[in-house]
Amino acid sequence: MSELSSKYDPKQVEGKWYDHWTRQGFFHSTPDPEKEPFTVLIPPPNVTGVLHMGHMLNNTIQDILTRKARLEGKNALWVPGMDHASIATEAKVVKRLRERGIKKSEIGREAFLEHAWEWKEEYGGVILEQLKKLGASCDWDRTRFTMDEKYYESVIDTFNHLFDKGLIYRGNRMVNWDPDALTAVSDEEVIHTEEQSKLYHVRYKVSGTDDYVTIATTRPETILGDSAICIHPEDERYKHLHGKTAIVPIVNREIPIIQDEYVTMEFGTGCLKVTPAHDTNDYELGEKHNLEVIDILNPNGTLSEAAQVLVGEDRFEARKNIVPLLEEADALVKVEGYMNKVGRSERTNAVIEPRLSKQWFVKMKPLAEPALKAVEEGEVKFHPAKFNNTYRHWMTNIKDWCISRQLWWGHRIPAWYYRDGDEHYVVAKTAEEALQKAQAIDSSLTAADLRQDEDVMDTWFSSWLWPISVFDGFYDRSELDYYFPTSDLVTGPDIIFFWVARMIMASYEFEGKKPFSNVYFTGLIRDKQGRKMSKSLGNSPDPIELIEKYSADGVRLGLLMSAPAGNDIPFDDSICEQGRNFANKIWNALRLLKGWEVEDKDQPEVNALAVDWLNQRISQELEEIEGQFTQYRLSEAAMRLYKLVWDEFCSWFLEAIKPAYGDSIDRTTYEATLAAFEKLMILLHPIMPFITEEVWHSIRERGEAECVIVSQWPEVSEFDASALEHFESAKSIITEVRSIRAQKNLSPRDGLKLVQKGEKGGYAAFETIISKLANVELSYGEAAQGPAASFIIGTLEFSVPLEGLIDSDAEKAKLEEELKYQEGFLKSVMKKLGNERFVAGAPAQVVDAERKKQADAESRIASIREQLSNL
RNA sequence: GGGCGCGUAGCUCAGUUGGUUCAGAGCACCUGGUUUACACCCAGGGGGUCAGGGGUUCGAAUCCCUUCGCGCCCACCA
Repeated sequence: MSELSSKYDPKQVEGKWYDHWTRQGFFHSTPDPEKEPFTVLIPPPNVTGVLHMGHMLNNTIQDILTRKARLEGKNALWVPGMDHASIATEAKVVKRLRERGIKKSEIGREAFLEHAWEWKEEYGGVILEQLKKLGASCDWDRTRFTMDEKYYESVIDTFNHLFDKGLIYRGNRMVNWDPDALTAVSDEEVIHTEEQSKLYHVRYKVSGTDDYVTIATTRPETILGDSAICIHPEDERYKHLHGKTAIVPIVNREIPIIQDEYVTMEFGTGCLKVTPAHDTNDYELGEKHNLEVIDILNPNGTLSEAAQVLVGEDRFEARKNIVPLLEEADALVKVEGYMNKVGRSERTNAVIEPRLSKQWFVKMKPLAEPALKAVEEGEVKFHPAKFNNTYRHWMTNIKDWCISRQLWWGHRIPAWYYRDGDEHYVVAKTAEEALQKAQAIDSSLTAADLRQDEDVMDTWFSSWLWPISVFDGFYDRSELDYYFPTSDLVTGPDIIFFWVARMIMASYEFEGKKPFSNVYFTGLIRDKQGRKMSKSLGNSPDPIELIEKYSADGVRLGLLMSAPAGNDIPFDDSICEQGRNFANKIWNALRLLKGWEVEDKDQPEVNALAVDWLNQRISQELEEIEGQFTQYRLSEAAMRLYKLVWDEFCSWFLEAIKPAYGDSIDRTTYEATLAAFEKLMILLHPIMPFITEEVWHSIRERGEAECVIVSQWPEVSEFDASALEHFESAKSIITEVRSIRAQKNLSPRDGLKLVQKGEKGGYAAFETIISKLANVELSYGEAAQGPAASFIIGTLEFSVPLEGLIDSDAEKAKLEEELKYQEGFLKSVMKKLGNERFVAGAPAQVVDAERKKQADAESRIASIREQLSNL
């Protein structure tokens, strides 16, 4: 008997093989013109991040794709790395400094960056270490960081390139301002949600009359910055106001009453207050009507001197505190509850303030064109394809990208100002180049006259170069030419605009090619109740604990089996149980095989049949699995493999060839079984890398480098589908007999007779297997006389004579029920065939099928009747 | 407000161009089981008006219309 434990213990196994693979350099790839490359780039996790379930799913899928390609003999490369995550990291560093009593503004840029790098060294890469526990077969020698020296350089060069091309410009525009982080953010970084707020109705006195005009606003504090009242030119109610002016309450400023079709007459009072400094639409109105811009807010969201009152108060405080002032001025008409959309910063959750400021922008239209075409024409394929719509919509309505951030952690904008103010600047790669450029304009300038822009770029302005810059492709083409375009990208649909779309744009702009051929969008992982997993809810399991509990293989299979592409998955720890149980099942199959005594002797027919069937069955299934893989239906592929191993290999095949107690197995069958088991381990390896490697090495003695990870993915070989069908019939027969045994409480050890009426069916090739697994003695010809339990498989009638065990009333009832069903079925078939339009209209094939159904049903009805008469 | 997607067994989902006995799978559930690999197991079993309604068709889970419910994305209506 073997010394293998009855329970599979993944703990040491997983660590052991991961170290082994790493030592053998199996994950490492270098360009090899002889081999086809297969490249996956990790979506670089934030340096600030810790591993969550989303990463687990994501990276499991990447690993599966990479491992499968490796097995297929491709030069597989999975590049890992990290994103500097400008705003998120800076926020964390600022917070840590604050806890130590240090203010960012006091220590200055250089010292702050030192702290940030320190932070990065300390916490950065935690995720990457955790991914090793999951089995990720990344080429760790290539781990990249978006602020590595070369990478940094490529970002700066890219900025210069786009600037020179006229695609980057500096402009004074309304941007999304985050008053907490004190920086502009892009449109994509603003999350709009419905929130309960209030609608304040405020009246303004019309100058020189006793009339009032009432407006509705959700932001009464901005009244202090009003520069006009706007009405619809066609609005009959307000025609008398044309050309008049109104008085802003509290501050008593006189402002014009303007007319613009922008106003919706039906909304509120039909009157709009215009605050060009604090609302995007109002800003546009202001431009059009030449209105004064009164910015009443400081960058941190407090009221500025320009507000005149409530100066220094936070905007939300001011919103409350302005109410009594309005009441005092007899200007507040009413306040009502109101649901409206509020934009919050993705990172800080602060309410975004539209703010006029000078920022750097990228012109997107020219970049979007080829990128849209690439997806429309299938150069880049999305899985599932439904994301094409989302993508198209965004790309056709794309707006310019605000890329400057008032932060320090990131790639600093390579613009240098000379002279006072910020109107005069040059863009260059380095300070030296900038000086040259500046001197070309004004030869009297010296290095001391130049000041570099303080801002850094949006994180995504570096990550959109990921497919090129991880290979240092801007400076050395040797790797890029081989690995680029990459093969598959696996990511969440939440960053389709942030990242996926922009990578496509960058790749066409800089390389004239797509960055990748396929994008697999995973679903979002939710908890049992369907809520998003988040730190604040505390509903996300710790992935590392999960791995410790269920094994990496178990977690991988569990995640995969419940995660069809693009669908959200409600996650429950217990789905990993299935994976763990499956690993244990494989383990026990190994134990069974290792426990057999092998002998050189003739191969019994049962075994020969079973081996032949198994091999064909694997081939048949492999063909299906390949199809699922090419369609990126990994859940389906995993499910098929699961059933292939558990049901076909373990439950049917191993039971069929299992020697009787005390008996040995013939060597031919044994060797074939090991070979098939090995094949299954290869097929399963991408999904469950650890146990397959362990089993692979337990099946036979192998050298250090002879690992399943670098073995060969099998080819689909010929199989006889009709023979496989016959085997399925044999299985049904066995199941029926077992069912009879269960009903009659008969021991599987007591042999039974099984009689098939008429000529032998095609299944009979597997007679010996049926005899063994159902423990029956088969005979053919006349149906058994006397009491018997019966069943029908296809059109064949079977009976098991059971003297003294048959309750003929029950049997009769069962048969009558069956008869009723068959007759009903026949009737519906006859109705169809009796319909001339069906016979004329349907394809011949379909009509023939109906005729066959008719014949089959008739023969079944006849035999049921005969059985009934026998009773 | 616009766009997209979804609704099939208790749960999670398959179901390809409408057509084989098509209503499926896994899990869960129920019954039985100390068979010498495995109770993380074995054998057997029950379970769905394919969200509702209407239409097209010889034929609809599948195509069209509509109602209800859910989700996501986009959008400047104060």
